[in-house]
Amino acid sequence: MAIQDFSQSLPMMLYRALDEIMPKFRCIFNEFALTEQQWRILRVLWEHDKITLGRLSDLTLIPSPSLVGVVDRLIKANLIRRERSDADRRMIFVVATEEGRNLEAKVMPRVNEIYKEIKEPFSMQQWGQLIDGLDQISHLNKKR
Amino acid sequence: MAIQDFSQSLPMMLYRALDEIMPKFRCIFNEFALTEQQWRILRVLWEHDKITLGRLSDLTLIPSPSLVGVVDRLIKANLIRRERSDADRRMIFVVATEEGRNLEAKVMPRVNEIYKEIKEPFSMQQWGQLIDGLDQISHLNKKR
DNA sequence: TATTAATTGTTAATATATTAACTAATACAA
DNA sequence: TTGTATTAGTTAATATATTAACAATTAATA
Repeated sequence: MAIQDFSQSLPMMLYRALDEIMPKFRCIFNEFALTEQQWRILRVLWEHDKITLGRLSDLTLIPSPSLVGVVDRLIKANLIRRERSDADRRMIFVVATEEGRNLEAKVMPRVNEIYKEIKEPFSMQQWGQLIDGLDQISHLNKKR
Repeated sequence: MAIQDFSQSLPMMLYRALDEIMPKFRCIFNEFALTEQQWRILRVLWEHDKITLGRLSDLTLIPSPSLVGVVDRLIKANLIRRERSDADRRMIFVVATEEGRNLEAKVMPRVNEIYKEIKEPFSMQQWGQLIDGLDQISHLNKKR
């Protein structure tokens, strides 16, 4: 018997954890008129000033078909822009506008605050074990 | 500094874990013409033969507005049915049809197989720590 | 070099998530 | 008992996910 109680299954535990923490963050995103996915893209662009759509999809975990629309709306909001590559005209780079870059200083402190609250009740060891476990799950097919 | 690397943040670790394991399950669901949400509902109905929409929403983590449509489609597929409560006519019960109940014996073995594969590389202690950590996350606001 | 294969994005169709507003039924208090 | 608040579901509008198919470009190969 692999799964006894549905509620205690790994997928539901993962979903429930997200259900617990994400609304706290979304609350902040909404204050800045950002959706969670829009925020993910900006968050990545604050670490990479130029990135292809494919890699952006990998890093944000937003599937490419969804990415098209999310990027469109971020462009309409004047927070990012597209730039077709000259080297390989299939590739499209995404870059944050100045307005997009400026958001970092406003949003990140608020987000870090919540993050700290979530992490606070955990011992350093507990947290490490949790992250390690999750990391192992997300590399199941890659290792060996 | 609460978050350094976006990719190593708890939310992204959770999403990545789900991104790794859920496609394996969805693959099975699709063989039975079920979506993941439809499966969640059936999965709960196999443990509760009669349940209100509200409780179903809590157990499946499907938000009530989404639940309406998912239930509609399961009814159309003849796998469940609605039953308005006589005691409190606001409440609606959901019940699996015979066809819906019969699916359990077909789907669960396949799902358990995958679940076992995922769990296999973990030591019992590792797995316990992971589940405990997730449980603690999903009870952040409830305790104390 | 002409073909074929692979890569990068996009579009389309359907299902679900998010947020707010809304209806119907019940509980509750003046 | 009337008016009000609460609860259970639903509807609506917009955004995103899933899957498949497709266009454009580049790479690979005969």
